Amino acid sequence: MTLRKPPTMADVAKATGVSPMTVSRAFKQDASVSAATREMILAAAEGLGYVFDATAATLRSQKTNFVAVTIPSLNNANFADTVGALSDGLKEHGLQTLLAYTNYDMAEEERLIEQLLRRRPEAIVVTGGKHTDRARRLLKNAGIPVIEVWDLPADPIGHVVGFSNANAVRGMIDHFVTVGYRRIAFIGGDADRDTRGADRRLGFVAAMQAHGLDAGRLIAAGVPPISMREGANAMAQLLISLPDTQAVICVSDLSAFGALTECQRRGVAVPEQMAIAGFGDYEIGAISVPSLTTINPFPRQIGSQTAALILQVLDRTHTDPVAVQISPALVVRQSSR
Amino acid sequence: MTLRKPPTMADVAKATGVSPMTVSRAFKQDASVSAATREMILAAAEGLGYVFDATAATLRSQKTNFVAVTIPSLNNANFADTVGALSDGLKEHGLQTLLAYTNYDMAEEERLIEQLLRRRPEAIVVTGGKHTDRARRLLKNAGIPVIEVWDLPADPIGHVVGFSNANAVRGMIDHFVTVGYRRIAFIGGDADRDTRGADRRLGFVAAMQAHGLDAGRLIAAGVPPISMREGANAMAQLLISLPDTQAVICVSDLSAFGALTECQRRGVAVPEQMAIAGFGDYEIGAISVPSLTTINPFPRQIGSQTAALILQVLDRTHTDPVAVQISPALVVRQSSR
DNA sequence: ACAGAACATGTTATCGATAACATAAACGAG
DNA sequence: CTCGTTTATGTTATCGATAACATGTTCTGT
Repeated sequence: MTLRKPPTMADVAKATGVSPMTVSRAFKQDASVSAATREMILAAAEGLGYVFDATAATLRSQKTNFVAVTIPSLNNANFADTVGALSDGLKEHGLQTLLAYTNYDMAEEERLIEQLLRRRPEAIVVTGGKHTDRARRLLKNAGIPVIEVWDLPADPIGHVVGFSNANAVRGMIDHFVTVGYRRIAFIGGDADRDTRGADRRLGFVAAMQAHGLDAGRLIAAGVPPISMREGANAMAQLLISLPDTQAVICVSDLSAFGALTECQRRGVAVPEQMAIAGFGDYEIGAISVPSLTTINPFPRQIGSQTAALILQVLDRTHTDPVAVQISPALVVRQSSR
Repeated sequence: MTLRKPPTMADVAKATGVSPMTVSRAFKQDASVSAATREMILAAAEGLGYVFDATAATLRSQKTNFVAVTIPSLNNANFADTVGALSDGLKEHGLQTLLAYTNYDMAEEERLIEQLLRRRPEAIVVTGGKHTDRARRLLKNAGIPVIEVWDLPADPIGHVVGFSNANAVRGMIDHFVTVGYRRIAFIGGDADRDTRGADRRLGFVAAMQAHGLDAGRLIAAGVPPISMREGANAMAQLLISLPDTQAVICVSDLSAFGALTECQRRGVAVPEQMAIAGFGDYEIGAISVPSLTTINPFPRQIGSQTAALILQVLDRTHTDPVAVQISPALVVRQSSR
């Protein structure tokens, strides 16, 4: 292993007999260098083992060409889809995506946002509309486009690409009531850590009250985001404490699947004795037996719309805050009427 | 929205009547500044809306304090666990994790590795032991610790934290043969894109041959990584083309669950008529009815061991390449004897 | 009370690329 | 054939923080 310093553009310039500036141009897409010169320079660079230094380029040009994104959790198909579509959309225009996850923790989110802003992203995307005061302030003052996704915050920081989680659940309740269910329960987390989950619960309560039905069948299943196992435990609890329940709406497809398995273990027929619905339209809900009624919030659409919005805003000197509304779709499957 | 330039350390220095160097020290953990001065400086910085510029600091100090990580996919509980444990372990020592995903594509991996190296990480962690020639060269010449995880490559680039996917499957076959299964099939992807999946298939073939059994019951289910749906389709195909099969090993718990649902739809009893096993010990395998026999490769352990290794190597305790071997555990559940 | 260590702060030069400006050579229109 | 324009390349100064070194100030032990 050699200990000499890694080569710089100056070394490549010396090796090829041109100026460092020409080397710099050879590494750009559009810059005006003759094809022969560029080829020679790139070959020499590869030979020397030169690797472009993005840090120096960023400092001088004041362009980082990346967008920061925070999501609550890595292991979530919905957020993965959003990030996938987002980064695909940005990649086409030379923007990289820098991803960080908060573990559903607002204090951690604040820390991450500060760390990310220190690297001067061109824009920042945060999941959800609830943040610490300091995080809000940091985002407001960052002087870059801020996009909150997966929610419709009452007081947005900047742009928004999302939907009302409460309204989506309301639509499901409306359907359930229409087909005849009356005694409907909700399984969710026991804290507001997962703000979208909390919003879904609020939507449940509001919709039940609007229909004049008992909105008190709420099972708190653990610290959000609740797992399949916690969904199963919650269903066990529900079957004991409120055995006349006809239908249950779970905060996610994962907990809904857990709840379904508990019914299977106890010989409770789904949907005949107990209807079950989830949220998110994860693959498991489409393939489980029975398949799960759910809500599709179109996560990839959130990502691609966010990418499009970022590109638009960065192209203009100034744009008023935009709110792009996504319309989730109710997907009725075998686990309910 | 103001259009004036964002404040720099020099502005904070002017505002507080100290030198920029003192401001710089106030932002470091250990640097020698009096508590009163630091407090005053940080308060002034917050008031001015100053945000530390990591780019300039990195260029001057030649320390980036981050570790780059590539994984095949975001939406995978196993990799999420590894990255979670890894970044937790690094965070304690002031190292950030920069995550990128390859979509199981070696060309994309090469592109990403180059992009990541341009930012000069302190170390780089790549999932798997197979890379393009150029990617290998870039990693070898990077002059930083390189750690390949989730595999035991024959010709490692640097350090390794992983296990033999082939051997893990072999252990499962040995168990299946011991309990009496003879006609065993394998469901996996139809290409070597997912190199760990391909390795599992090789382990299946080798183990079956070692037992003198038919190693030809291979169902190619689609482009890796195969989904639950593709697992279900593969099971349908298997039940038609090789109906006397007694047991099937799937490349992952997700495809195994898909296969299980297909049996349920067709009234095939699991495990009585068909035993099923997966790989990865995902939550779904523990909670499904019946629960799934699988292999736990201890993803969090891979992450924490990798973090520990990186910290050791950066401390110069180690210099020679190290190979840390993880021992996956067979988990026998209801879907098999 | 005084030398020398420990602490707190300042000064200067620098990390590596590139924006902005300058210039030489090739080209094209009349 | 000349002048204006395009194309290819060079020169200089700079992005914002900090390493390395220097200096002043407060302890600490004897």
